[in-house]
Amino acid sequence: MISPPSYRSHPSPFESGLRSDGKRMTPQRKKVLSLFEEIGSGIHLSAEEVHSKLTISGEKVSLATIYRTLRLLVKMTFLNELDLSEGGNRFELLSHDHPDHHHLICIRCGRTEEFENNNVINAGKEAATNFGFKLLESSLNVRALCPKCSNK
Amino acid sequence: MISPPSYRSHPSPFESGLRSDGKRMTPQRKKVLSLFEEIGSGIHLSAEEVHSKLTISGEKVSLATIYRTLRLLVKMTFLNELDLSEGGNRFELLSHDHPDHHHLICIRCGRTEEFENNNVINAGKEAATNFGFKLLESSLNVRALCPKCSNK
DNA sequence: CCTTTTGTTGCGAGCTGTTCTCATTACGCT
DNA sequence: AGCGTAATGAGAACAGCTCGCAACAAAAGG
Repeated sequence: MISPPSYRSHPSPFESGLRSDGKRMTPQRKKVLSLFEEIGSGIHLSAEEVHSKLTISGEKVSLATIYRTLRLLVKMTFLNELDLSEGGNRFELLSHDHPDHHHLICIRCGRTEEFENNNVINAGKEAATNFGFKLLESSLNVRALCPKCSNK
Repeated sequence: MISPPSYRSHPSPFESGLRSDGKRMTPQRKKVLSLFEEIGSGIHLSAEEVHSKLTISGEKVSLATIYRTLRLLVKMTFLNELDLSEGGNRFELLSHDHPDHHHLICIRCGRTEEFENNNVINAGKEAATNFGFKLLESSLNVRALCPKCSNK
């Protein structure tokens, strides 16, 4: 009987997170997370966009599985879910360097920029405290017109 | 033939706003706006809730008309639209005393509290300026657990 | 190894919130 | 009062998302 290599192959944080919860790593899950990692943080994809990007690059993962995986990844804090509304929720890689960033959205073309601001975070904390709520997450959405769209 | 009273009845701001745009005042529109005025500002209703409240009080306005009217009232800045997600958008009377308030939402039971904070408004302005965007509106949504829901 | 257990997938049906279509109604101007 | 046109109601259509279930596949156990 062949023994395993003397070094343990390190499972990714994703995989070990799954394992510790009785869940399994699957090719589909790997593909979805990889996609987000490849495109980097700060880019927001809808479930539909994830689906078509995977389909285009030859991988086929059903839409239902994508929805399930996105929810899972959000729960595991690998992804962040944005409710920018207008055509479905969007997801982005949650970068732990910039945990609490906010969004500036052009309502006409959809261009989205991110920014951070401690005052906003504190405002959320303060409001939660005042009402006896336990804060989970706060997100500031600034609806605006980008330079291109505002002069036409 | 009976002539109208000698004084001109003053059209409401709503009515004159409509008129000036070639639009018409209708009983349905009046009912929807009245409902919001009766319940006061700071209460958020979904389209469905508006529909059932009207239905219960004997008025019948079709759901399609309610959606159309809500959109219209938002455009005319009588109502404010909130994207709190989870079961549809909600609408509230836009009080001009508290133009830029934000929301603290219990994600479990839906209880919603409002607060104001100038730092948030400024953060939005600042971000828009930095990216050359023209600010329209900013809304901070704080997702949290209310006291009741957080201890169970 | 082969079997059992159990988590996962894919597909299509179903659901919810919202918009659209279109025939009919009715507001408001003269 | 009559006319032009905006607005309504009813239901179909739609988008985004979830669900149920049979087939599948990865661990676990004999």
